[in-house]
Amino acid sequence: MEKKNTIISISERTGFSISTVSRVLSGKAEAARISKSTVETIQQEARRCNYKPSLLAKGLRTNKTNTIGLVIPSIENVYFSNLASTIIRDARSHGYTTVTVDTMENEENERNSVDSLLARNVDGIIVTPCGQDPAWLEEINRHTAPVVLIDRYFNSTELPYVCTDNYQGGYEATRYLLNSGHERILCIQGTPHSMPVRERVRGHLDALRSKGLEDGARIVGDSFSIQNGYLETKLALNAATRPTAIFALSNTILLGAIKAIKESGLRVPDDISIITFDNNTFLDFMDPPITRMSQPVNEIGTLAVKLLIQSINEKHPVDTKLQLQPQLIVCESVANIHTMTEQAG
Amino acid sequence: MEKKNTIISISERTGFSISTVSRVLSGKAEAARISKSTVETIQQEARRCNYKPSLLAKGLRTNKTNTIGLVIPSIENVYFSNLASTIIRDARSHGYTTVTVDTMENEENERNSVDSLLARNVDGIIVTPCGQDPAWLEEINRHTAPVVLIDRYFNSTELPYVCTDNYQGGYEATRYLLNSGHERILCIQGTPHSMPVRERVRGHLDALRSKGLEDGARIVGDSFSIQNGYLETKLALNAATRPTAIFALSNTILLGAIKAIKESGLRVPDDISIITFDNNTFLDFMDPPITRMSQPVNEIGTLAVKLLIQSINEKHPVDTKLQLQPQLIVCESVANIHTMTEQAG
DNA sequence: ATATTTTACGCAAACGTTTGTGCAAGTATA
DNA sequence: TATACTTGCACAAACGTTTGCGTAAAATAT
Repeated sequence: MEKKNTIISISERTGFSISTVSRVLSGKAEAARISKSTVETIQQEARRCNYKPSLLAKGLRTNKTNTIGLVIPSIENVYFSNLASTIIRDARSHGYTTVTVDTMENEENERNSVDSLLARNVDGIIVTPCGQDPAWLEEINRHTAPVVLIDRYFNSTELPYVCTDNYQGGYEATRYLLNSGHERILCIQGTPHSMPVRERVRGHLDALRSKGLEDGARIVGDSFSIQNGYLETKLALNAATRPTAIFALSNTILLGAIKAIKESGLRVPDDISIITFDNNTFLDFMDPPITRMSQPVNEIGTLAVKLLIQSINEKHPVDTKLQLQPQLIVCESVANIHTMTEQAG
Repeated sequence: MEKKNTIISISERTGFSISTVSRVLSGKAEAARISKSTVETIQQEARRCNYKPSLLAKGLRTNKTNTIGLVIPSIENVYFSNLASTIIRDARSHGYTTVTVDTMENEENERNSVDSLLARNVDGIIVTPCGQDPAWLEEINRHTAPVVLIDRYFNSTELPYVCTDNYQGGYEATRYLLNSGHERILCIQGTPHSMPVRERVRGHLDALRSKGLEDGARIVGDSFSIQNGYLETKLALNAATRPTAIFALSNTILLGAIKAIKESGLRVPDDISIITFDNNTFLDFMDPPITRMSQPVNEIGTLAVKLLIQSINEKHPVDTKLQLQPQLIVCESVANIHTMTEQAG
């Protein structure tokens, strides 16, 4: 039988009215001209009984919950768990609690999750959409609660987002391979319709084009899975002319590719080079360490939180769209094959 | 200017009272003998205006939020993010939403986080405690909301928990090394006071003892970090008699150890064997793939959720304590060194 | 001494639900 | 035809806050 600790019970025990207690404990004593001694009495009692305001009641009354929703497709994917980690921490440092939901890449789950978050009166939502239709999210952003997209975004949308400059990433990674002398490059992609994949591929193609090699482009694959990386690599290695380099568009794809390469008895980078997207600690400990385009995961999370909170405070949607530059981390998985091709520049 | 959709507005639009609308929309129509036609009218209007009940109001009134709190030390640690992933999904499948907080291994954060969760009226809490004092959590478990511990637990506590049988894990991993002929084993531990570490070390020592080798025990290290694994391995490799095998008590420690081994030009497992705790996909893709004691992460998460929800439903604490068996996954990082020592056991 | 301002607080409505109780009208029973 | 159920719904309190407004008493001004 724990005793209730509410402003009501404090009001009864101190003899002051509920409103006075409320004003004191919510820091409005000054503005409401509550006397020093009253403030002291009430605060003392609050400390004594370890009063903690009900955030439900507060949220109901003020329509502000200091909570944000985080909607991501798969938390067990380390890329997203890293994102979640910085978002949760950053939000907390701004005084916000985070409710995380995992949609498992399912559009219906996504809608339900967002509905559920809104039913909880979250102040705003950060989402990596798995669908392709921005309309309903835009609707929410306009009328209900600010929405900020991360990682994935839509073609033409009014929704603010922050993500990696995937085009640039695709371009630079490919340029690096080209400059190392590779011309037969296999690019293994993830889910083809998603914006990051499309942009990376676009960058890849433009890089090839810059060397006049666009006709040799080989884009394969269809999902961000180890399986996909494995199968596509397996196929490619058994083909008549095998690629001299592989561009894996994610770490999962990379792992699958590595497996296939090992099975065929080839060595990285001597027999085949490989470069990947995303950054993970373990890439440094592979044999050899893997060269990669690193996404600025922490910055993405931090900026998304900043943007969302700004939007919450300004009480109207912002339309900032941020593309952060990825960074090439050079390790030892790409060989410089000094083929005597023209160094066109 | 979005219109409000509450049972009140629906009540006004349909002409029925608030209580009738409430009963219909919360599925109590039958019990309250609301007529078929009334039910139909109200449900139609609810669908039309896309009514979603306010979970704040509902929670305030019923003191039930269908929310659980998840308190973990570090979400960017893949072990915990995997755990979080299954917990979030499982809770969801039981109709619960999860609020995740990251304590960054800080006791004060932990207390604040739990307070914040309680202020939100979560129905229960799953926590990996980073402190060493169970008292305040027990207090909460008794009087406020059910608490279930995962991964870490306390010496003698009434709090229910579910975790790996770390003793068994330490014992079996060590037995495997011993049976492969290793006698000079370096055991690199994480934060020494935590229960998992203590249990793993205890198992390790008992295994050594079973072969009469307890005097040769070498337990070093002090944190679950790459750095720690690296430094301790570095030291050990430069010592007069270097170990023939390393038992890394986590994946981070493993990675550090691998780095040090590589730097010294040694090869795994020819020159030195290594075994680790925890399971991660990437361990299969290292060179060589790493032999390990795998914790049943998904089972831990699933059972923790089950236990918590059971406790919530029964409205009183349970005291189930579960230790799940880890599983040895044999890869290629441990050499069988056929030393001519006595095959005593 | 009266009028005015200031100080310090209380009243009550509102946020959106749930739920115990009450009560008319309709139907069955005697 | 009076009596007793049953049906179908409405009233209003309660959950724990916040906040606009009102107002006695004290302080200051006239």
